[in-house]
Amino acid sequence: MQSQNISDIIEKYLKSILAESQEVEIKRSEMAQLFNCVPSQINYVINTRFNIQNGYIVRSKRGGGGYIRIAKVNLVDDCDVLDELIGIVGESITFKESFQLIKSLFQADVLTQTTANLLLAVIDKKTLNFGDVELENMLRARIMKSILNRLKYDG
Amino acid sequence: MQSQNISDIIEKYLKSILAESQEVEIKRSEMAQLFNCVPSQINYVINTRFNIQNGYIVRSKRGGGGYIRIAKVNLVDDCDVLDELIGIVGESITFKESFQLIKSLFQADVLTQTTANLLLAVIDKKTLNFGDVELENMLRARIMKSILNRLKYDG
DNA sequence: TGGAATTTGACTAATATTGACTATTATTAT
DNA sequence: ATAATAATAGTCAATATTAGTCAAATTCCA
Repeated sequence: MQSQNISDIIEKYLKSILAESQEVEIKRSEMAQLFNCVPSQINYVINTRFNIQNGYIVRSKRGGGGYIRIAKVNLVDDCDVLDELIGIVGESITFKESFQLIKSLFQADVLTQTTANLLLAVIDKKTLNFGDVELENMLRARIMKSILNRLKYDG
Repeated sequence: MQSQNISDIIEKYLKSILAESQEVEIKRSEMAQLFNCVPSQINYVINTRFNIQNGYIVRSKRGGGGYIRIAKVNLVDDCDVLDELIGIVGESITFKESFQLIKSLFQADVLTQTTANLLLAVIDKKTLNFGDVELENMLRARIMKSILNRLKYDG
């Protein structure tokens, strides 16, 4: 058998529930008690095993009635193409390059005209200009990568 | 799914009524009694879930025969509301407020589901986080205003 | 044996609940 | 009319209830 560390056990437990349903909702502290670990270990498991690369999205709320919800998502077919584009964006990208990228996504029918135009407004030089071009391009890269990551799944 | 805090339950109750009609009128104290909470919790629910960002306006009156009225506003053809929203964004806006705003725009059919989701990814805390919350909120405000302005002159 | 993965806990952040105090409006008494 | 009183709703800050972050310590393994 494989290693029996607590993180793996928690992962299996959550995935066994997710095998039956699309989504699972937990309370972090209850979970920690159930598996006799500190609450932050639940975060560790979620961060290392239930990220978007693995096909999961996580939403949570603090305060009274707080929760953590993990949901399976359907990754689109061109997932690896998007990953490639994310690599190309890197840590910094100009408006011109981003413009080309968004235009390509529109031409590939990944984005509608309206959506593409809105995104262009978002990454426009005027929107992101702070008198520091490097900061601007860095910020634009993060925005572009968020967009590409979001395009990996629908719903 | 089963977030069991009172605020969520009150919110759902009010929205179930608003699903049928354009407006709902309540008495704060009756409401509090119905849900077995203190009266000020009604204000909490209204302030956090029925503000203008969420697409609602609230009017109230104190004294005998007092009331609280919650009404849905029409974002599509109410230009004043759009301008008010731009004003609310101002120079700084949190993710939560922006989230509510984008959700409202979606519910008003100003944005498609896909576009709304992409914009939410853009203004996400992780996307705009540079270790400085004020900078983050400032960036988000500029992005939100770009979006709203684009929508204003767009069809 | 050295780096990666895991475990732990102190500190932080977000959200909800509560109640004392305040403000406004309506009604009643003088 | 005016003043007193009753009947509402609003504000704000303290407290409670969650989840998140980060890095040090520990364990695992190639």
